[in-house]
Amino acid sequence: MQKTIMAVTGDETAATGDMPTYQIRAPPTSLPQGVVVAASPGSLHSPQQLAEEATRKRELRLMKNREAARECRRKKKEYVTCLENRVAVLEKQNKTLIEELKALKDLYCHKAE
DNA sequence: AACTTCTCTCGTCATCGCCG
DNA sequence: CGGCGATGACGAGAGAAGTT
Repeated sequence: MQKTIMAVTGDETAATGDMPTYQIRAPPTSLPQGVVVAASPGSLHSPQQLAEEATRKRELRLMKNREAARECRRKKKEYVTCLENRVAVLEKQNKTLIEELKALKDLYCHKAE
């Protein structure tokens, strides 16, 4: 299993405040850079050529899945961040409502006396 | 300082569901 | 039904944090 040297990407996703499109399918993307387009399959004959083609297909699949996994993780992170923001907002709202209720109760009690 | 443990990130595989 | 993208699960590597 090969390990490539990878730069630390950091978290480039900022919370948007809105709920993200976590489940929405991304539009088809163009091929990532570095991908070599194969010769047409019809032009392949020898076992070696077939093996090379199989290897190329596997590498292409791995590359695409690598990208897909990155995108999937990015979206998931964004989704979680948005949920956390929402929790914060709702907690604040809840606190305000509790204060308001308390104030109204006090007012009502003093009137009753 | 050397080590262990924890945490994060990544790539890969297996699987699922959708689309043509 | 086959191909393909999305995603959960898993293991590996790197760096941070804790321990001796």
